[in-house]
Order: sequence, then structure tokens, then C-alpha cells
Amino acid sequence: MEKPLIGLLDCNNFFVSCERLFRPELKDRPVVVLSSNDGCVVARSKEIKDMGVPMGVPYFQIKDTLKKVDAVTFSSHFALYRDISRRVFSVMKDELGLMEQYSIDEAFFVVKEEPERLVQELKEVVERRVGIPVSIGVARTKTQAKYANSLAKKGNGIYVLNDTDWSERMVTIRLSELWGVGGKTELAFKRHGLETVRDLLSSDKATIAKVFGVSGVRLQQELAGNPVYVVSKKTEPQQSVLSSRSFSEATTNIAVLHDSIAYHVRHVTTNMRAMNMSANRIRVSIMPSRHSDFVLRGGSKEAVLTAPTNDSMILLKVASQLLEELFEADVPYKKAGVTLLGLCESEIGQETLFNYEKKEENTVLMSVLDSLNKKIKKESVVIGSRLLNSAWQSKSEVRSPAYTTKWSDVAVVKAN
DNA sequence: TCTGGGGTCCTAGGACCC
DNA sequence: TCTGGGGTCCTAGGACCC
Repeated sequence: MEKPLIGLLDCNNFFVSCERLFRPELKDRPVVVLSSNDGCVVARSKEIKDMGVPMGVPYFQIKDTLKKVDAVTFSSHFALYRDISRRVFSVMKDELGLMEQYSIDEAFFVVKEEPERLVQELKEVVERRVGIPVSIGVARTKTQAKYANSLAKKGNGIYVLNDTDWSERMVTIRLSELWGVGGKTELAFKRHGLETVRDLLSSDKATIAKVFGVSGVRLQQELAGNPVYVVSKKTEPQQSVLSSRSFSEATTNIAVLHDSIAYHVRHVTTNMRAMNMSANRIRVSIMPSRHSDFVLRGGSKEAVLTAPTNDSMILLKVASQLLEELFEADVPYKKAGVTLLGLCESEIGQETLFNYEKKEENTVLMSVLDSLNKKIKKESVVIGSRLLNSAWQSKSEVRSPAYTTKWSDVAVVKAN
């Protein structure tokens, strides 16, 4: 029997499509969605892509251009996108049974037979039931399927890449077009005279291993049609949780940094408690602007906790300590973040004998805090530093209503 | 004036151990 | 005067992805 193929379903211009779902009149209008802080363009409609506006471009650089073509601009609205994302995957699960969610808008799945018919049906069902346009690529491996998906996007939304097709194409496919090959890797390949998929495939495996390490060998295997990355049934447990944000303006004031770190600790621990998870390591990072003379002056520092915890008070203390150690007085910081690592289910975390009783008390306190903040308003009851008019807080000017997650914003449907 | 946020995986180099 | 070497674990940072 034929070896199974791997499919990749990817939502087209996902954030833009989500916004259009509730504003159908924007169907053929140019639309962009901005990152938080309204800093960069993170999603573009086809009209915008055709204008040559690149992904990730700073908003201020193209504000005027967008105005000229009467483009509609949205700030990111992740609660909405996550909700639509869940609907897409739930339809996929109904149709396929087995699939692996890869990102907010992509999932891999196994294709056993009749790839053309299967993906055609899948595309139609998802589009009919969720209303988001999707593209599907099918090939031997995940890396090839990614490429097939890019071909699907250029055509009618479906591309099944067979072996003959692939061997013909690999002569011209540049390594930089592939999944996992970024700017640095591309340069390294070039230095060794490797530019196309064929170049890499005709290289000696041992040499690739020596020069490019395990990632090089894996890429070579995947391109040769030997799957290294399998479609996994169960989702691996998440390994880390991060909260970070750029400041509206850079700061050299450690009090402002303490304020933002405290916010991120609260944010990240609230999420952890909601998932009933604990962490055994915490990392604090503070960074200057990537575009300033201070680029290299940022850093991060980790601490190992005596026992896994999701207690805001414990983590706040450790995080502040780490911040004090990292902080350098002459550096203008633009961004700060907190990561929790070594995640585990709260119940199975190892308790240390000494703080067992204390931990019980805090657990009650934390759950009271969480429910207050949920009932009243986020961040209404707070542990640790919180400056009024937080100097570092971001702005989102043009966020769409919470159509699917807040009753007050539910879309109204009118029938004629 | 204004350049995102949340993840994963890999590796170099130091600490430590025997 | 000459002062081991190999393994493992940890941390920080880099590269990449969406």
C-alpha cells in the first residue's frame, strides 16, 4: 500500500478573515490587522499583499499608503481569533478524527487515500461551517506539505504535490522558501554553495551533519521524502508560558520595570491557575529597543524554584530579585517579560515540607483574587506594584468589538 | 515621534563530578 | 617546572515560526 501523505490546512489571511466574518461588507476591501501597540502589520488581505506591503512592516511607515487606498485597519483582537480558531479545528476533528494543531490557524493531518477528494471536501466543509477561507497542501512530509500549501495559496486553494512534481520543482525551489530556513540559515547554506533543494539533496549527509548540525540533517531527510516530523495524535503538554510587552516609550526607571514585571507575573500566574498548572522555573527578561544602540545590552535571568508553584506572591518576589540583578542604570529599556518554565499539573507538583502550610493559605488567597478579577474587571484587585497610569502600557486604537466572547458585543443579524 | 507577542528547539560554555 | 579528561547538567542566548 502507498505510504500515507501529510496534509496541511492553513487559514487564508487568518486575522483579516476573522474580522471580515463579522463585517462582510469588507470582503473585497483592503484590510490590515496590527500587532499590539498598533506597532506592525501582522495580517494583510489579498488586496494589501498585491500592493507589495510586506508582513511585519511598521504601521507608521505605511499609514499614508493605507489611507490612500482607503484600507480598513484593525488592532489585534486575540480573544476573537482564538474563538474562530477553535471552530475551525473542531470542524477538522469532526471530519478527520486525527489532526495536529500547529498554530492558531494551521493543522497537519494524515491522508491515507484519495487525497484530492478528501481535501476538496475538507475545504468545502470548513468554509461552509465556519466561513473562513482555507488552503490545503498535501505531500510526503511536513516540510514538503508546507511548500505544497504555498502552491495551494497561489492557485485555487488546494495542491497535492506528488513525487514526480516534487523532483521537477526541487531544481528551482530556493532553500530560503522552506519551513525552518530563516535568514541566518540561508546565509550559512549560501556560504557552502547551497541554494536550491536539489543542492541540499545532492550533498553528502555526513558533511551536512558536521556543518549544519541535526537541523540540517532533518531538513535533508524531510526534503528527500522521509518523514522526520510525524503527525502526532495527542498534543504535547505546553512547556512554557510567557507574558511580555513593549512599552509605549523606553525607560531607564527601575520602578517602571518593577511595575511591568509585576503585571506580567500576575498575568502569567492567573493563566496558570486557570489551567491548574504550576511551574518550577521563572525567567525575567528586559530588553532595549531592537533598533537602538543598546541592542546588545538586554538580557534574561532564570531562577529555579524550591517547589513547583503558581503563587503570585512567591513568584513576584523571585521575579523582582531577578530584575534587580539584570537591571543596568544606563540602558533605556523598551520591553519586559516573564516566562514560566518546567510546567506540570498542580496536584502532582512536589511540595517542599516546610512551606506546605503556607502554600495552603496562599492557594485560597489566589483563588479569591482570581474570582474577584473575573467578576469585577481584570486587574481590579492586584498583588504587587501597580503604578497609576502605568508608564509602559500599550495602546490599541481600533480594536473590533468582541463579537463572540462578550454578550454586549454580539453581532446583530438582520433579516429582510 | 512611532518597529508585536507567544511559543519551540538547539547550542555554547561554565559548573560540577568522578 | 610540569597540574586530566570525559560526562552531565544548567543557563543564557540564538534562530525560527506563526
